[in-house]
Amino acid sequence: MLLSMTRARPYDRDVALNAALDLFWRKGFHATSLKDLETALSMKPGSIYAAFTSKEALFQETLHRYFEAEQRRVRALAEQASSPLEGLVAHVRHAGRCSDTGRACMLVKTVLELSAEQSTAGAEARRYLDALRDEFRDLFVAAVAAGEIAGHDPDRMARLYQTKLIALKIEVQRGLGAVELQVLADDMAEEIAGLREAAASTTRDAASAIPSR
Amino acid sequence: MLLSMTRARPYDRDVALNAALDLFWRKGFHATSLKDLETALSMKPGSIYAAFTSKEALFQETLHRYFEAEQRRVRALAEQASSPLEGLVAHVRHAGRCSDTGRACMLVKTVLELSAEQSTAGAEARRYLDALRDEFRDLFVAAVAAGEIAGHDPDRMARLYQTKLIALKIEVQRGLGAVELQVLADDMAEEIAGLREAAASTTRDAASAIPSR
DNA sequence: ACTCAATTTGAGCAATCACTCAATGGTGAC
DNA sequence: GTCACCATTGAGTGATTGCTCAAATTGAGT
Repeated sequence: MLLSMTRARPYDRDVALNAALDLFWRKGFHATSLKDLETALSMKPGSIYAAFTSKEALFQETLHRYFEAEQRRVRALAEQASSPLEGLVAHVRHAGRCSDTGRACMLVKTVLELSAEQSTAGAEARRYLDALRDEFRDLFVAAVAAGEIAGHDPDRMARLYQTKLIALKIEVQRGLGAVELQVLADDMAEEIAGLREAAASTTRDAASAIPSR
Repeated sequence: MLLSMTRARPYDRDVALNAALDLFWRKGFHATSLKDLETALSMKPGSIYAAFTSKEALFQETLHRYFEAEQRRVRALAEQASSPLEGLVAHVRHAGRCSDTGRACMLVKTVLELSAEQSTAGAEARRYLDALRDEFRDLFVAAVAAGEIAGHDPDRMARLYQTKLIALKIEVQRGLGAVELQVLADDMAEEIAGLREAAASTTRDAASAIPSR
């Protein structure tokens, strides 16, 4: 009674949002029409606007969803790693294995598509990217604290690190083959892992920063 | 007579194409309407279609223009450099100084926007990016031949290198500050320059791959 | 000065865009 | 069984989309 609705909700908001996310992620904001959304969500225009206010608002909600999922992924990978730096390296390597989606980062796609017109969504995508970068910085700070790395600015490393992740996912959408993608991810991972050897400063040369042949 | 036109052309095709290029580069294909183009090119719709066939065809022509300019820039920078590797490093550093445009690579933006719907333009943007990567690979091959680098696969290095450039220009559009951008570019440049020291294999450690603090 | 073909023009095309709202119909409360 | 309530419906809103074409305008050749 107190929380009951007088009418069962035929549409699962969660399912609909996921469908919208997939569509927006794949086609972008402008290329996704309301007709596309209607068929993907199996909802009539009226229902969509009753549930999500506007196309822009729906987009922002899916963007937020994407960000949260990404943030969760980062944190999960950091937790299950044996060390902070190990987690960061593993995250890059992992990104090289899953050509699953075949798409670049939705946040990046949004920044590139919606930054000219100054839409709210474009600004939010930027904020989300900044938040993820901060997540990486915290890990680098932890890596320094753990004695894995020394003599490097965590902010700079985080920036450089996120850069690699973004570029890697772009290569995915560019259609790089599975094997080449894996190789590229490993090359990037080695650039990160090389920081540890640098800190050790005893080990051989930097040749391993990029594996030979 | 044989080549003469009976009427002078009021619109300079070159100027119009540059204006269209700027518009498409900034706003993307979908967000650029014909009304936008009409005002930017100071042409009425009829003239635009007489000169460029269609919006899509005009876009492709501007894309080609962008590619050629980019290719010219790479070759110029390679020529005036003291060595192949030096040229590559300088190119990255240079990209970090000019936040001039404030935009990411138009080819990348196009790939991300137009790859879902399989448009001709999207495929062409991919081809252009591949062509530029080949340009970089040739330079790495030259660097190996010159004895600057050893023990590394030019293809992999080229892929990794282009990845850095793409990511750097994305950071520009993301709105990274001028100083941070320069620092990031320098960090990337050092990752590339580090290959030479690796080949030397005598020099100290790999710490210089990323400058401290 | 006149002609004619090439070029530019801009009103207007059908289609689609994001979006609205009166009508509908299913459901829990009584 | 009845009713009041509210989510869903889908035809339809005006605006905008990419694009066309008959008519006006231009300048080189004579």
